[in-house]
Amino acid sequence: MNKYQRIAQEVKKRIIDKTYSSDDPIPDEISLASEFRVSRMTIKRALDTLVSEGLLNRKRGHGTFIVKSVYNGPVNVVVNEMLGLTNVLRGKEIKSKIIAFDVQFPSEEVAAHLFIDANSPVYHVVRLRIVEGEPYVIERTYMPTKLISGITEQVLHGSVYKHIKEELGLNIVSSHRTIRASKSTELDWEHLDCGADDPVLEIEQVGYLDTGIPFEYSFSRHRYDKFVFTTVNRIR
Amino acid sequence: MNKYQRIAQEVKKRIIDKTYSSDDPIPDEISLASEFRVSRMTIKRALDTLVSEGLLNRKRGHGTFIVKSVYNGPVNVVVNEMLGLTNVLRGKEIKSKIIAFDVQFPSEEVAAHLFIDANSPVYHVVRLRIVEGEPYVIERTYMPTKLISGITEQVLHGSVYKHIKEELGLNIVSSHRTIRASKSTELDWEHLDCGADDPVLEIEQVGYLDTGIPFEYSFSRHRYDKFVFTTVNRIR
DNA sequence: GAGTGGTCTAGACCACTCA
DNA sequence: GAGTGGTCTAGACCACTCA
Repeated sequence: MNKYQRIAQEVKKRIIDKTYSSDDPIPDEISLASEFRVSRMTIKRALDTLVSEGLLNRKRGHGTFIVKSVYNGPVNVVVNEMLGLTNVLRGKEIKSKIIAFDVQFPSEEVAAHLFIDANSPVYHVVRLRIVEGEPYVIERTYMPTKLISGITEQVLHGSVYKHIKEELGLNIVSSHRTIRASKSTELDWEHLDCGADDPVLEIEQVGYLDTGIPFEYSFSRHRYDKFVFTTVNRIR
Repeated sequence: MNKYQRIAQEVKKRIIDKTYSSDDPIPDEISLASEFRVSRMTIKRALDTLVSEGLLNRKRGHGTFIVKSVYNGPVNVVVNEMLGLTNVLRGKEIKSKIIAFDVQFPSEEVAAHLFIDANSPVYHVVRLRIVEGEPYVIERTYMPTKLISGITEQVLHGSVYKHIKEELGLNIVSSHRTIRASKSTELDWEHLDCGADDPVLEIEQVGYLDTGIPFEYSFSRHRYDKFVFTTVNRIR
């Protein structure tokens, strides 16, 4: 662990256990640099991470303050790591039901999002994800077979991301998402066990490897009463 | 504008007009530092902003690469600045219809989110926002009267955020949002001009000042066919 | 004027990748 | 071994806030 990570962790601890009062600013950067025996830039970097997590905010010429709402219940979890349901719901029992699994030529839309041509086959997977016995999400995923090889029913019953990372040795670095509300369809009624007038929360996603190449294009349709999405936005 | 902002802008321009090929890495940090006559740390900072916008990704020991999908249509706009509809839709004609405007004692829920007690009055505002003549969003907003003073019908017909910044001299720094799909209600049918089985995309938001104090608690209900929300997520 | 955070420098050493 | 980005230093000067 780097210095700035260790310092961020320590300062976070002091915020949570109220070593630092939320009425006064936390110690200034020069004092912290001297306490931790690092340069001021390193302190700055450590505090940057806490600011982006929504725990601190800074005011030039004034000081660095604890965001009041930190004490107002549990700290809001930023959903930056939300790639793969298996990771989000760690500790809960997740089962998958495979509704469709085949290989096909991509539609124009899929080809464009995966940055491949119309002749490159893709896996087409539709999975129902069941959390603690309750239907939760229907995921429709397209992945180029050339890039993501070795997908089997067994892999689909576990975590596809784990397969990509551990078996294929590829690094997933980012995803672009579009979130929308959508009317439910027959497929939703059947598998998500929802009413005809229940909406679903749909997330369209393109996932990228560290090479910059997209490896998946997916649509996840969530039960509207079981899923919300939260973000923290900082104004620049 | 700072050096790192100018450099980020220039590099972005070169990515978009294809001065830099997406097949090779862009010039290394030391070359860029020498070209722009700045230190390497400043180049790093400039590139950091483009990485977080999803245009570049870096690979230690290898180089800095253009994310392929940058050419795949218009650049994805990151919705970090999306505080206030007036800002998001700059250039479009936005009208507001005031559906409700009163002062009340907060419910338990509102008081908790605004971090005030049950005896502190709040403004309660329901506005329909009309974009280019089409109903778009219904916003229900609660703001403490003590903190956000001087709200009038005239202010509500314009931008509340502008009033907060320019008239009250307060700095808005962040917001916490929860996004969900929701069934439409009678109020939606009437004002958003939507069908009984149309869903809406609801965003629940707490907005914060730079003091860390929440200044608004709001629910925005968007027509599902007129609004999507996009994010770029980096895996840590 | 004293104290704060924001930007920037010119270097150092390191970890990783590729040939 | 050569080249890349990651971390870190010890300073400098500046903009802003408050008294």
